[in-house]
Amino acid sequence: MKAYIEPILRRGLAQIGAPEETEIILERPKQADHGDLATSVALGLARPLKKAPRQIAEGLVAALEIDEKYISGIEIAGPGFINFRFTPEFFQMRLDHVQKNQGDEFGKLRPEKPLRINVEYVSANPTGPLHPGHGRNAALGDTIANILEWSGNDVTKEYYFNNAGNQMRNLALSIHARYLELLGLDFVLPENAYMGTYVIDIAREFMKEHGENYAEPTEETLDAMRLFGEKWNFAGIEKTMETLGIKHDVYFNETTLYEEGKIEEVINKLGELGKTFEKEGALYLNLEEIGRDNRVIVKSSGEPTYRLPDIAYHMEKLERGYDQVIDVLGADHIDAVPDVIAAVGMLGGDASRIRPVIHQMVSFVENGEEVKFSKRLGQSITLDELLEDLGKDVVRFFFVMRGANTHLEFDLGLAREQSDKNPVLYLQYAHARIAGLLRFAESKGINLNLEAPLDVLTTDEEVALIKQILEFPEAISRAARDLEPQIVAEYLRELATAFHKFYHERRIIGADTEAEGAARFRLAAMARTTLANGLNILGITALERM
RNA sequence: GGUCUCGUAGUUCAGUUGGAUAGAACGCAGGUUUCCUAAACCUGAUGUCGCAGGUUCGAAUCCUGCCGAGACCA
Repeated sequence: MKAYIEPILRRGLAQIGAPEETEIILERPKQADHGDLATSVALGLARPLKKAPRQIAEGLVAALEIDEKYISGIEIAGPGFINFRFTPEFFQMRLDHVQKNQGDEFGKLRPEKPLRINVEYVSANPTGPLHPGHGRNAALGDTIANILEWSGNDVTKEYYFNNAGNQMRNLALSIHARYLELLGLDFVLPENAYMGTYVIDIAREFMKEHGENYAEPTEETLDAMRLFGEKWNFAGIEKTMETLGIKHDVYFNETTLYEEGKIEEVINKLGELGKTFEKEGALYLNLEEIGRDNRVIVKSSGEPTYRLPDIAYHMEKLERGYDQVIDVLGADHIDAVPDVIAAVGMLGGDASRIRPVIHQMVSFVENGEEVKFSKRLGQSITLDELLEDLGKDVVRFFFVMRGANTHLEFDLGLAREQSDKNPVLYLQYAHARIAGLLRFAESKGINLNLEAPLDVLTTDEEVALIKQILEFPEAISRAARDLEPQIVAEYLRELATAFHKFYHERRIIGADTEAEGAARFRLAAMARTTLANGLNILGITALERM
C-alpha cells in the first residue's frame, strides 16, 4: 500500500510546490473508519508553506492522480489528515502478485545492498548449565538473527566465551572438592563455589576417565579438571541450544584475543592516543571527556578487567568487515556498553556499526507468586528442565512475546496451559487448522489453482485477511529496524485472528460457488504460508495437526 | 550515593520514532456447533497513560524536577 501511494503523493507534492525533501509519513490508522492508510504530510507542511493544513491537504488531494480501480476514496479529516481507502481489487491484485511471485518465500525482503551482520548472543561461559534467564537471551538473539536473515542480510550467529578467567578456576576448584568428596577424603568447597549437583556429575565422570590419582590440587590437576569441566559444560550447552533449535556459526574464545596480541594492541594504541593513565598501579581508561567515570582496564595485579577484552573483541569483529555488529545483552551488562562503544570510537573503529540489544531480566511467576531460581543455592532449575517441562515452542514464544526492554514476567502456569488461553497454541492452531483443511481438500481431489480469479473475495473477513497477510513484509522490516522480535509475534497473533474469523464465516470446501471456493482456497494457502514463515522466524514449529 | 531501564484497564503487555475518540490478550458477564478442527467465533463493561511543570498547531511519546520498581557501579 505504502509503496503504491508514496510515488503518487510525491508527484502531488511537487505539483503544489512542497519542498522536495518533505518526509512522507504513511501509517495505518488505528481506527478502521479512518481508511486503510493515512498521512499527516499536510500538517507538517503548514509551517514551510505558511498555509492552513486543511487548505494544503485540499490542494494536494486535487493534485493527486489516482486510479479509481484501486483507490476508492480520499478524504481530508480532522486537522488535515488525508485518508486513503483502497478497493478490494487492489488487495486482490497484490495477493495475486505475491502468491505467484514469491510463493513459499513470501515475506523475504530483497534489499538493494544486503548487509553482513554479526549477531552475538547467549555467550555464557562454560561454568555450568544454562539457567532459565539465559533463555530470553537465546530466544531473542536467535529470533533477531532470523529476522535479519529474512530481511535479506548475510548473518553470522556468534557465541563468545571465556575459558580462562576466575570463574573457570573456581569451577576447577569446585570439581576438585567434589572429587575429594567422592574419594571419601576431607574436602572444602571454595569460596563462591559452584553448588549445582552437576559439579558432582563432572567430578564422577572425571574420575571414571582419569582415575583416582588427582587428589593433590597441583596446577596440572586443576588445569585438567578445568578443561574437562569446560568440555562437559559446553556439550550440555550445545545440547540445550539444539533443543531450542539454535545453531551458532562461530564460537569465539576470548583467549584468542590474547594469543593474537589484540589485547596488547588495544592497550598500546589507547596509550599512544593518551586515553589511558596509571593510578595506584592500575591502568585507567579516560572516559571523563565523554562525561562518564574513568574505568580500570588493567588492575594493579596485571589482570585485565572485562572491559578490555570486550573492547578488543568489538574491534576484532569490526575488522572482520561486518556492517553491523549486534550484541544481545542482559541488563546486567548495561553499564559497560557505552564505555566499550566509546573506546572503539577512540581506536578509530566505526562505533555506529555496533548495535547493542539490551533486554531486561525475567521473573518467573506461578499462581501469582514469584518463583526464585537462585543459582547460588544450587536449587535452581536449569533451562533444560524448563524446556522439558514446557517444550521448545512455548519457551521460545514466551521469551519473545514481550518487548526486550521490559521486565518480563514469565507465567509458568499459563505456559503449561494446554488450552485456548495459551497464546502459542492459538497461533499453532491456526496453522494446523489450515493444514487440516488442505489435507481434506486433497482427499477430495481439490488442489490449489493459482489461476483462480480472486475477484470474488469481497467480504469484510476476506479483505481483512488479505490485508493482514500483505502486512507481513512490513512487520518483518519494522522488526528488523527495531531489532524487536515482539513485533513479529504480535503480527502473527493478528494474522491468526484474521484467519480464524475468515474461516468461521466463510466456507472453503463446499462454498456456494466453485469460483468462491477456489479463490478462498488460494487465500487460505497464502495464510498458511505466511503463518508458517512467521513461526519459522520465531523458531516455533508450524504444526500440521493438533 | 552515581549511571541506566521501566511506570499505560483488575492482571500481563502493545502503542509503527510527535498525530485523530489510547489498543490487545487474560480475567469477568452472556451467546454461537445437523456445516472444511469450538484449542475457534460473536456481544458487553473497564483508564488520573506514576505526579507536577515545560516545549508546539498537537505529548502516553520530547525536556526538567519529584515519587515508585528493577539492573549495574563503589
